[in-house]
Amino acid sequence: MAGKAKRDAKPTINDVARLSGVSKKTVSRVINRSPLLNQMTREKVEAVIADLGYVPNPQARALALRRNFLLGLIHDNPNAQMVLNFQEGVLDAIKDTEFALVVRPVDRKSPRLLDDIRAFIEVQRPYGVLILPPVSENDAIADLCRELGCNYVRMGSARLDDAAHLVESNDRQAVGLAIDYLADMGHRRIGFVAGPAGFRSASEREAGFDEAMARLGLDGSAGLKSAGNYTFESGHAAAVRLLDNSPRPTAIFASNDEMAAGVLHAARERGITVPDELSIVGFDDTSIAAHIWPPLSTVRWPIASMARSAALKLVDPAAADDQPSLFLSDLIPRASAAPPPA
Amino acid sequence: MAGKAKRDAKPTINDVARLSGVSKKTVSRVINRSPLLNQMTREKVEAVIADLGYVPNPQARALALRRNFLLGLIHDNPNAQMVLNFQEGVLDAIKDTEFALVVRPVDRKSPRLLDDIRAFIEVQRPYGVLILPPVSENDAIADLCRELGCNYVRMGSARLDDAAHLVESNDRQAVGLAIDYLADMGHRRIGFVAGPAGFRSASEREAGFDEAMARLGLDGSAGLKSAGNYTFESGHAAAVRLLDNSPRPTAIFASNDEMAAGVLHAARERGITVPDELSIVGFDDTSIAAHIWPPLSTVRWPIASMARSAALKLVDPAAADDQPSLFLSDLIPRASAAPPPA
DNA sequence: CGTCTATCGGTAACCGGTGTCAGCAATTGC
DNA sequence: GCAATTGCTGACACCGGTTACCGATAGACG
Repeated sequence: MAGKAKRDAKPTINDVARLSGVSKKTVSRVINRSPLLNQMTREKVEAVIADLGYVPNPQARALALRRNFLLGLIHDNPNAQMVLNFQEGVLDAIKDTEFALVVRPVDRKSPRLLDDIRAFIEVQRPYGVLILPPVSENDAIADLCRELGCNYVRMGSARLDDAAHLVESNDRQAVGLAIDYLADMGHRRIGFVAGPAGFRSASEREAGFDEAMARLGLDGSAGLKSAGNYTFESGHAAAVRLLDNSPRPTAIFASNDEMAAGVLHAARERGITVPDELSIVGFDDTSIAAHIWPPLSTVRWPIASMARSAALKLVDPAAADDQPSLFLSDLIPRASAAPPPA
Repeated sequence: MAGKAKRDAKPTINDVARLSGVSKKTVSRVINRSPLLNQMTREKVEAVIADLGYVPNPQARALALRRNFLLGLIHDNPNAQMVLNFQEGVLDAIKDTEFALVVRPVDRKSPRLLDDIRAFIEVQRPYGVLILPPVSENDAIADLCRELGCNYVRMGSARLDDAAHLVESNDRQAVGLAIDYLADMGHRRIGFVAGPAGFRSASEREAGFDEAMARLGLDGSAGLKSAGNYTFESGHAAAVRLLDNSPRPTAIFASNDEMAAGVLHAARERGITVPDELSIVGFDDTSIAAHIWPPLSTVRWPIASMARSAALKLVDPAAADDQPSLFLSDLIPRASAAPPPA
């Protein structure tokens, strides 16, 4: 408010120094919370900063410090809900810092994938990048990050990297929850709709199914499995194959919610009522799950928590050891599963 | 490959200048495609750049140019699919530029909303921000951007600002499409589920309904309207009220897909079959629409195209005049609507 | 009273680019 | 033939911070 040297341009560190009667060096010390600073000086400078509304120029800071405060988020849009949940978790972690989140969708199947990511890292020079599945499963990208000297954390459904560069969900355990849930209701013939080959999450979920069925002494043979690729249509097609078996399964576990919705459509087309004649369980707890009819029982993994942990590993590497790397999932029971018909 | 002064650090403009025997200013001219440059010099420098793998430091550039190449995306997560579609459109527009997209979710109802946005703009100093509905409807945010000297474009469902700062969808026209679609099938008693008060999109969609019903000479009175707030549950509750009317409507238009899904659930609970006894039309064409049963007829608005146009208005203001500000929507007919029962 | 420590300032260089302006050669005009 | 213009290039300061180094001051302490 005190009209003093009121240029229209944003105030710089020099203005603060001049008005508070100290050197810019001291102002810099205030900004960076240097410990050896007289309390009165600090308060005086802070008062001027507040009065001027001074905010340090991030570009100048980044240049001098030889590092910036950008976090990159590399993803292949596996699912909008998941990407946004992840963004939310990261933003929560960096809320009170000067970090910002830069999003960078890529095409996993593009031949230029590595070039695209290289260009992104070289041009923007983020302090670190977070990589979402399924692109995170590509080891070449991690190698690239190391080559470029860029910090990174991968998100995965299996042990992809060391703990400092990974947040991991235990999909085997999670599928086990779903199968136990169905078995506890009395189901013995449980079908499985797999995800696409080449996805770590898909193979982990299938392994979880195999392990659970073996543990429960149930038949998990090939006749009860059908391939999908995480799309609605593939879930529909897979369900058609499973339901044509005789006797058909009394329950179907689909490796994600979209395929589970496809299974539901297939059942409805055949006049099979859900859950009375067929139970369905999905995976991911996307927004579809609660909005289809009947509401879908599914597995929810703590994406936002994982994102928060991943971001903290980058932002505050010192505290990285305190950040968990392995996260467990929960079963969300809804109305799409019930005991099998007598 | 030519091992020359091979420090581990990234090459700078000085390295390029030294190795190509020109001044750094000339290298700068090459980078910025200055027209008055000898072709041979240009090629010589470009060869060195390619050999060294030199990429200009964005922070240094930003500092010298007194502007950076960050675009901020401010949103309140109205819907994950929509936000991601918007991101996709923006990214497409800035694909071959040095711009990057920084996401910044905010809480529309927080008392600190303006402070949060102010802090974001002051700390990150983005070149411009894109504001998604419903936060975009807050005029104070636009004022704030002007005060801070930050470029901005708002996305809205009505005329919120001048064309240079707005991409607009015509929700009235869009709702008209949906009502025409139902009326053409023979529906006369058409119910309407409104969005929450205070949302411009909600009032525009309601106005579209009123205009269409009046134009068609149908009864659009209050008894056929029910309030919702864009959530699944509110759509369910609104449908319950509408379906308790006698005679009940033969079709219901819901102001978004989530509420339409709620309407569908309500109908199913009451044993009303869709679309035989009740037609339902939604709005937005989110992923829910295609994945529920029956697949939902809905209105799709071109989010990605709008995003692309919005981004171009910021990135290339010179070409802004060529960028459309008003976008029209399409009706996506699916299986949730059919002629009314005889 | 001398020394030590804490706290600050001054000066300078630097981070890696860009703007300004002057200089030089080659070309053009008359 | 000489001045004026054009095309191309480099020297230098500068953007807004940071660090390094040294020096100055003041109060505390022995």
